[in-house]
Amino acid sequence: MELNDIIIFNELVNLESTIKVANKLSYVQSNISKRISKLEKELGTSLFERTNRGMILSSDGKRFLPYAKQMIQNYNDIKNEFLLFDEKYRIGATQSISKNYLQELYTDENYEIYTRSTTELVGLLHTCQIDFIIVNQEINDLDFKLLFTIEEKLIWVKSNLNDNNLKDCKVAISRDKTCPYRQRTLELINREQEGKVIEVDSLDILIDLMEKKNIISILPEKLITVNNKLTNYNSNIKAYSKLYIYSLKNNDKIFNNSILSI
Amino acid sequence: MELNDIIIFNELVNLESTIKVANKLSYVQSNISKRISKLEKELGTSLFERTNRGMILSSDGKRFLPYAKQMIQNYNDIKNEFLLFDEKYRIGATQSISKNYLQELYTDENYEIYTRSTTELVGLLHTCQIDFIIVNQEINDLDFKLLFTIEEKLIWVKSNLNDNNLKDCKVAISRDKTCPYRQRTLELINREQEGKVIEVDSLDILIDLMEKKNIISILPEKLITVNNKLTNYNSNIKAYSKLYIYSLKNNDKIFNNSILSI
DNA sequence: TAAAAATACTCCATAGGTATTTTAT
DNA sequence: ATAAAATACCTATGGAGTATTTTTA
Repeated sequence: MELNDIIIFNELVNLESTIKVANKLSYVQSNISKRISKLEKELGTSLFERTNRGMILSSDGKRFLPYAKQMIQNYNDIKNEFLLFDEKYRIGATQSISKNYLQELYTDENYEIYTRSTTELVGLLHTCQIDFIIVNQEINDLDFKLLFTIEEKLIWVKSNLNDNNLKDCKVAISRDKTCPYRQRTLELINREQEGKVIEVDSLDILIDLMEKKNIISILPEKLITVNNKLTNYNSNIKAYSKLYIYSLKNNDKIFNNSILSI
Repeated sequence: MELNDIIIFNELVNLESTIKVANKLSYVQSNISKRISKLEKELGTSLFERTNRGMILSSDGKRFLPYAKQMIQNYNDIKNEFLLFDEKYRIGATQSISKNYLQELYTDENYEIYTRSTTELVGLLHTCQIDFIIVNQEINDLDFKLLFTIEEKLIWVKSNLNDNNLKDCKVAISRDKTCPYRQRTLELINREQEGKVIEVDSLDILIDLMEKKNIISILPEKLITVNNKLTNYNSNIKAYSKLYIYSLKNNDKIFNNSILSI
């Protein structure tokens, strides 16, 4: 009997899908299938019932589960006692969140950062290809669990490389209509500015634009601390946005919010 | 981290010798050495101190031990819950004891029976090549632990294939001067019989002799129940011998005396 | 120096991969 | 018909072996 197979068993109990377990633990589907078969053979009984919707724990599986939990608990205790951090945290986030809060984690070997659109992030979390997503909007998905939220203050941002007179500047927003910064911006700008709105496809393009053209934008205040080419423009505004941190419902990893550069 | 390595670790804690662990768990010495090195590498620390007398648990090893014990306990619980009997009991005994008490175990795949001289049995137990020995004499060895003793009644035995008049028969004894049946026999027979003593080298030879010649012998009563060619000869005598069941001191297997055909 | 552990090497079982088939609703 | 698990087949890592060297009291 192998500890690894017990870990696979435990994941399969939660995820009820070999492909999800495979994604989560970085194996292929057929391998999970084989490992579970091996474990069942060793125990001389069937641990799951197979359906075309996945694998669900059998009665014998339920008998085995507490032992598996105990084994894994003990293994985690060992990892804790001897300070072993083998498992990577795979965090997905949108462009602006990656830039603002996850920069430090790129060089930390315990983390993998996936920067994608919200739709793509939801897909990745669903198939267990990542462990957590941090997005700008609430997501109603029965498989997801909202861990916590963070409020971020929004400000008018300009490039400090831009010496132009910004009086009659234009306002850049994301082309993505679900982008909360875009929404806040549109709420805040007055009628006469509306004709001056420019839609862009990525944060990097937006920042580039602000350097070179007569352009400003409403973005999280945090951005000007991580990017020293940017600065607060004009007076403060009362605008906020919210970050939502989700995991799968049955996720057992702990998301310690101290890892975020808030 | 592998469960098997933790089992090896646990054995090494007790036996403090890679060669003994190898014998006990049916590996070779170099393999034990490598598995422990792997475990130490995984934990990022040294678990044993190496000497020319063996390997002794280090302070970090002592930190790891309770987790290992817990893991093994849990594994044993699983084996119990799912009725898995993977580990063989290796029992060593002298010729007469094998014949009298261990016959049933030869065909039980959970047991391996080693029939050897007492001296050889002591050697095998010392090097962990067997788990238990059952002998006819007390053994004073600091590494051994006396589990329990069994008293056996001795009787005069003859072959029931032998129709001869046994009045002036000869008496057969083992040539081994430490054999307790020999000793009891010599104590019991009277002077005039002393000249009629025949020494033999094995129990089988003795039984053969009793069939074909005018010969009797003092042996455990149990023998006539397992060998239907033998029978009680003459009146009862008040003679007893004792069986001694030993394991290594740090042995953790349980010897259930119900396995013996007492 | 002697007894034990560690190392160098070889072999092969099997974990893990790709591609495909089978199964269950 | 479709989504998922199982299987066939392949590759390669590393577990387990033999023989030898190194280490330690």
